[in-house]
Amino acid sequence: MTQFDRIARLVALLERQGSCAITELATHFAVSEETIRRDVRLLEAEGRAFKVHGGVTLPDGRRETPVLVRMREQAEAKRAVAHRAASLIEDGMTVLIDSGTTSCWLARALTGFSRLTVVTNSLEVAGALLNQAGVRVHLAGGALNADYRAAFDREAVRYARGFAPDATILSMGAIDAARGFLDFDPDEAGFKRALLDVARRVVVVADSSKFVRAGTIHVADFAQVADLVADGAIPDPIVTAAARAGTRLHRA
Amino acid sequence: MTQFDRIARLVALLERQGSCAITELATHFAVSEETIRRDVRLLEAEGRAFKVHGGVTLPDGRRETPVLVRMREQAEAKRAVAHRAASLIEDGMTVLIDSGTTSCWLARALTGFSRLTVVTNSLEVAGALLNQAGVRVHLAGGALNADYRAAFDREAVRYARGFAPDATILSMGAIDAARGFLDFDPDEAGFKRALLDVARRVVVVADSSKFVRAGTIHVADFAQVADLVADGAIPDPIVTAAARAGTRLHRA
DNA sequence: ACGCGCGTGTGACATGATGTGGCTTTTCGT
DNA sequence: ACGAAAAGCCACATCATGTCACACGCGCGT
Repeated sequence: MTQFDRIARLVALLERQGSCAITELATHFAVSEETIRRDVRLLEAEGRAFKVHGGVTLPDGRRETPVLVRMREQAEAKRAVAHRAASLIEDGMTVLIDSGTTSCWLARALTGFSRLTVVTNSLEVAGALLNQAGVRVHLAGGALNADYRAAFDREAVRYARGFAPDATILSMGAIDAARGFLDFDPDEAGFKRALLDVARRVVVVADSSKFVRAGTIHVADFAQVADLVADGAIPDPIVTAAARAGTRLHRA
Repeated sequence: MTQFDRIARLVALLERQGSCAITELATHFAVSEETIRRDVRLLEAEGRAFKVHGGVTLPDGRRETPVLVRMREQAEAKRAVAHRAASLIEDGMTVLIDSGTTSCWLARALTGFSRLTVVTNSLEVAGALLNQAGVRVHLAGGALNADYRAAFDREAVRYARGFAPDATILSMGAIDAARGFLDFDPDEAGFKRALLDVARRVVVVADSSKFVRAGTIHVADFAQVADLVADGAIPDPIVTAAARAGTRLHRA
C-alpha cells in the first residue's frame, strides 16, 4: 500500500463518515500515528481535509453544509438507488440532474460512459461528474443557495431549459400517494417545476425515507413522472398511485 | 519485447488494476526499474498515467484534478498572496474572481465579511465561498472545463458581464515586463479578456513563479491592471513596467 | 566500417516516506 | 485553576524510491 493509495482511501473514508480518529486510522492502515498525521497535513494543505484534535474531518467548505450532512443520512440506501438509476441511463444521452442528495450519489455512480452530457444546477453534482471520463458537464449558474450548493434562480432555469434532455432526473423531498411529489424549499421546488414543463422523461430518485415524510410544497403529480427509482419496500398506496398514473417503478 | 509493446501492456495492466507498483512491473516485464520509470515518465507526459511514489496510477477516477494538483504547487506563496489580496477587499463590495489556483486560495482567505458579493466562474472558488458567512455567491455557469473546473464559454462571459464589480480579481499564467500578462489556455484567456473590457478595477494575483514562466497568449497590458499582488521579490523589469503604467504593487 | 540515435542497465547521489523519541500543546476531569 | 494523560509537532535515523549521468549494445543508413 503506497502513500497515495492510503490517502485516497482515507479521503473515501472521510467522505463516508465525515470524520475519523487518528488512532483508528493508524491501526486501520497499520502505520504509525505520525504517518497518518503527515497524510492529514498534506490533505489539509490542499484543502481536502480539516485537522481537529485527535482526528480529521471534512474541510470547512464541505462540512456542515446541509446538503452534505444529508448525504450521509441513508447513505447506503441512496447509493443503491443511485446505482439503479444509473442503469437507466445509456451512453450518448443528455440528462438533466438536479441538486438533491440522491443526485449527488447518482453523479458518483455515473461511471463508464464514453459520451454522456449532463446538465445540472448543483455544484456537488458538477464537481463529481468532472472526475468521470467521458462526461461533459454543463452547469446552470446563478445566485447560489448555500444550503443546497446549487442555483435555483431565473438564470439557472433559463439555462437549463435551453437543453432538451433525454431524461430529467429529480430527487424529491417527500412522496405521497395522494398529493404526489412534494418538497420543502420553495426555490428548489420552483426550479423543479420549471424543468417539468419541458421534460421529455422525468425520473425521480428517492430513498424509502421519502415515503414517510410530509412535504409542504407540491412539485409534481404521478402522471408527470415516467420512472420512480426507490429502495426497499415501496408502500402499497404508492404502488397503486404509480400504476394508475403509468409511472414505472424500479426497486434498488 | 519492444518498448512500445511493453508500454501498451503496461497501460492495459493499469486499466485493469487501476494502479501498479514499479517493482512489480520491473519483475513482470523482466527489465530494470529505471526502464519502467522511463516508460511511466513518457506516459505521464502524454497524460495517460499518473506517477506516485512507488508506483503509477490511472490519471482519471479518484485522481486529483489538475487545478487541485496545482493548488499544492507554491501553496505557501499563493496563500500569502491571497491574504494580501483579501486585504484590498472591503465589506459591501462586489468582486469578480476568476478560476486560477491563487483565486481558490483567495476564496478561502475571504473571511470576516458581513456583506460581500462575489461573482465567479470557478466551481472551486464558489464552493469555498459558500461557507463563508456573509458572502453571496453568483456562479457563472456554462460548459465546464474539467481541468480548470470552471466555465469559460459565451454563457459564462454573458453572465459575468451582467455585473458591475468594484474589483475584478484575476490570476495569470505568466507575467512579462515587455508583453504584460499572459496565459496558457485560449479559453481561459478569452474569458479574462472579455471581463477586462468592462472591469472598473483589475487586480492581478500572482505568486513569484509567474515571473519566470513564459505564457503563450496575451491577456492584458500593465495599463489595464490597477493592482498587482505578488509574493517575494518582484523583478526590476516588472517594477519598472508597473510604475510606467501606473500599476500599484502589493508585496505579500 | 563507421558513426549515430535509441533503448537499456548501472551506480552515485538526491529525494521521499516512515518510525521513534523527546518535547510542547491541548484536553479534560478534579 | 491545576495537573495528568492524550495528542501533536519536530528532529533525526533509516530505508525505499527516484533521478541523473554515463556506458554499453543494438540496429540503421549515407
